[in-house]
Amino acid sequence: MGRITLQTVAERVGVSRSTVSNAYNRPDQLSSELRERILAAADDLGYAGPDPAASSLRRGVSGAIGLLQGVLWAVTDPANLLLLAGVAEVCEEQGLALVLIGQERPEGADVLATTNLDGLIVHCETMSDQRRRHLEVRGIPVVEVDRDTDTRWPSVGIDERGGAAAAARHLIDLGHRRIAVLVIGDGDHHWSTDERLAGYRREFDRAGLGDEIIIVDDQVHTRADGRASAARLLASDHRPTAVLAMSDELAAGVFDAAAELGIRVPDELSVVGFDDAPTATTVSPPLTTVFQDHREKGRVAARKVLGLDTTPGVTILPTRLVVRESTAPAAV
Amino acid sequence: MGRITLQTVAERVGVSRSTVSNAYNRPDQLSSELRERILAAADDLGYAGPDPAASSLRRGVSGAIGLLQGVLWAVTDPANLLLLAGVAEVCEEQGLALVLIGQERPEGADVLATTNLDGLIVHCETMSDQRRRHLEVRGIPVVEVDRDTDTRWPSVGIDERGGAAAAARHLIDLGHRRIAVLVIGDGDHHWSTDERLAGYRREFDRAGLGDEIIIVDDQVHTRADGRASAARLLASDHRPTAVLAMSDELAAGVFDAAAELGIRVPDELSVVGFDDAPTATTVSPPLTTVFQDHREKGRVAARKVLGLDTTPGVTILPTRLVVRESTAPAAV
DNA sequence: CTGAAAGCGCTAACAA
DNA sequence: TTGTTAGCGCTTTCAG
Repeated sequence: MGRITLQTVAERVGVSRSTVSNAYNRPDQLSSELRERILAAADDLGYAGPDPAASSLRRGVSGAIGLLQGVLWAVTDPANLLLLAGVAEVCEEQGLALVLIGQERPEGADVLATTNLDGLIVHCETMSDQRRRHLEVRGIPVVEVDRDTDTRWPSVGIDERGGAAAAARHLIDLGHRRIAVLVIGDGDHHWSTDERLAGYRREFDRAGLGDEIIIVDDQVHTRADGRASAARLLASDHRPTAVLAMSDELAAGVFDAAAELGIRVPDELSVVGFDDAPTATTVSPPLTTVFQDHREKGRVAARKVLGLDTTPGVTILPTRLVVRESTAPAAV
Repeated sequence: MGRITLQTVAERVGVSRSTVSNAYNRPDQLSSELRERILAAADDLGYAGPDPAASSLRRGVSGAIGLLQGVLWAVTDPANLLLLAGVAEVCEEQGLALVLIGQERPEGADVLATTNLDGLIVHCETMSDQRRRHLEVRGIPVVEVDRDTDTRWPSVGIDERGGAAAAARHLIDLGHRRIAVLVIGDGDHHWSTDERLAGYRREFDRAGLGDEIIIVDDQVHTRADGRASAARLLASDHRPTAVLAMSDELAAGVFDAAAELGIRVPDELSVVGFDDAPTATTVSPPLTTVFQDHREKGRVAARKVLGLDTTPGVTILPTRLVVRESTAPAAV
C-alpha cells in the first residue's frame, strides 16, 4: 500500500475525496458528526492532513511570507532582531510561516526563486536586478524596509532625518561646537545613513558650524569597530567634545574607547547614539539616543505585505530623542 | 492568454515541456545552445522559472527546513540568536530556506502542519503530542536541541553538567562556602536546567557543602529578572559570597543589583555566568562564565537534520569554564 | 450536505 | 538529445 492521502481516508470512511477535504478546510460544509468520523479515521490511518505542497499548488498560496536580508548579519545586529520580532509577531498571529532568506549564492539556484512565498519583506542594502525582476514577474507582493523607494514597491521607514537633527540640535544646545559623527558604512552609504547625515548637517549648518565637524566614515558596524574608530578619534590633541554615533552599538564602542583613555562620559565627552536598542540602557552611563520602534516597523511591514495595512506608498514612523545621561553641557 | 508556464515557453521555442524543465534542472541533458535559447525565451516571456509549489509537489521535497521555537522569545534572547545564526549559515550554504515556526495557536490550523518542510529543528521546552504525532506521521526528519531525548529523535546538546560542575568547583577552590544558585525557570525545569543543577550539586556534595547553598528558583529569564532576584538575595544579613547564575543575562542582573547595594564585584561578591554570550565581555568586570558554542550547536543541528552529519543519537558539545574578572578568592 | 470531474504546473521514467 | 506519458495530492466548481 502506498502513501496515505485524502483518497485513502475517503475510502475508509466511504465518502468522496472532496468531503474529506472539506472536513479539513470547510467544517461548515458537512455535519459535525461526519467530520468527527473523518478526522478520527484520518488519525487512525496516520494521515497528517492535506499535503502542503499539493494544497499550495491547488490554491495558489503558500501560507508563508519571506524576509530578505543577509541572514547572518540579520541575526547578529540586536536592533534588527526587534524588527524580526515584529514580523514574527504578525506571522504568528496570522498563522503564517516566516521564511528567512539570505544572500544570493554564486552557484546553484537562488533560494528566493525556489521558495513559495505569498509576500516578501526586503530589508537589505542591495538587491540584484535578477531578483528584482524575479519578484516582479512572479507578482509577489513586496514591501521594503528602510530604503528609499525608487521602485514601485511600498515601503516602511522612519524619520531618520528628523531624529538625527534632534540629536545634533541637542548637542548644539548644550554648547558643543566640536562634534564628531561616527558613520555606519564605508562611504557607500545606504539610504538611512545618508538621511541621518543630512539631518545632522542641517543642524550644523543652521548653527553655523562647519570646520569643527569631524566625520569618521569607517567600515564600522559593531561595538568593536566603534571602539577602534573612537580610539583614533579621541587620541587627537584637539579632540571633539561630543560624538554623534549612528547606532547604539557604535556609541557603546565610543564608551569603551573613552574608558580606555580615561575620558569621562559625559563630563569630558558627550555621546549620542541612534536606535534606542537594548544596549542603550545597559551601558553606563545610560545613553542619550534617538528612539525608533524597530518592532513596530516590522509589524507594519508585515501588515503591509499581507494587505492588512493598505496605506499606499511609503509609511514613515516617527523618531524621537531620548535624553539620558551620556550628554552634558560642553565644558567652557 | 493565461499564466505563463513551462508549456508556454516550450511552445514558443518549439520543444516539449520536459526539455524546458531540463533546461532548469538538468543542464547536462541538453545542448547548451538549446538551453540558452530556452532561457532567453523564458526571460522574454516573463517566465520566472518552475513554480515552487508544483515542483515541490512533484519532487516531494521543499528546499526548506524549519526551526521550531517560541519565535518571540527566540529573537529576544541574545544567546539563542547565535544558534539561529548557525542554522542560517548551513541553510545559506546549502541553498535552503529557513522557516521560523512559532507556538501552536489555539484556533486555526497549525502552521507546522501547513508548511512544507524537509526537516525540522526543535528548540523549545515543550511540544504538544499533536505536533509530535504530526511529525512522526509525516515522516519529517527532526533534530532536537538542548533536550533530553526520550523520543527516537536525534539531538544536539552541550555538556551542561560538566560546565556547571566546573563553575561550582572554581568557586569552591577559591574558598567560597556560602554560594547561591540563580536558576532559570519556575520550578518546572527543563532538561538544561536540571543538568546544570546536577552539576553544581555534584561539586557541592563533594566539598561537603550543604546548608550554605541557597537556590533561588524564580521566574527569572532576563537581566531585569536577575536583578530583582539578586536584590532580594543580597539584601540578607548573611548573604552569599558567590553566585552561580544560570545565564550571562542573569549574571548581568546580579551585577546590577550588587552595584545598587554598593557591593563590589569580585571583592565582596564573586559571580559566575553560563553561556559566554556577548554580554559576558561587555559587562564590567568581565564575567567568569561557562562557554558553550551556540553557533556550532546550530550548525550541527542543521547538518544532522539534513543528513550531512550522520552521527546517530545524541551529540554533546563541550563546555569549558572561562575565568575572567568577576571571581576572586573568598574574603577570610 | 455530498460526489464527480477537471485540472493546478511540474518532473521522471521510458521510448524514440 | 528530445518527446510522450502518467501522475504527484489536492481543491473547487457544479450537479445531485
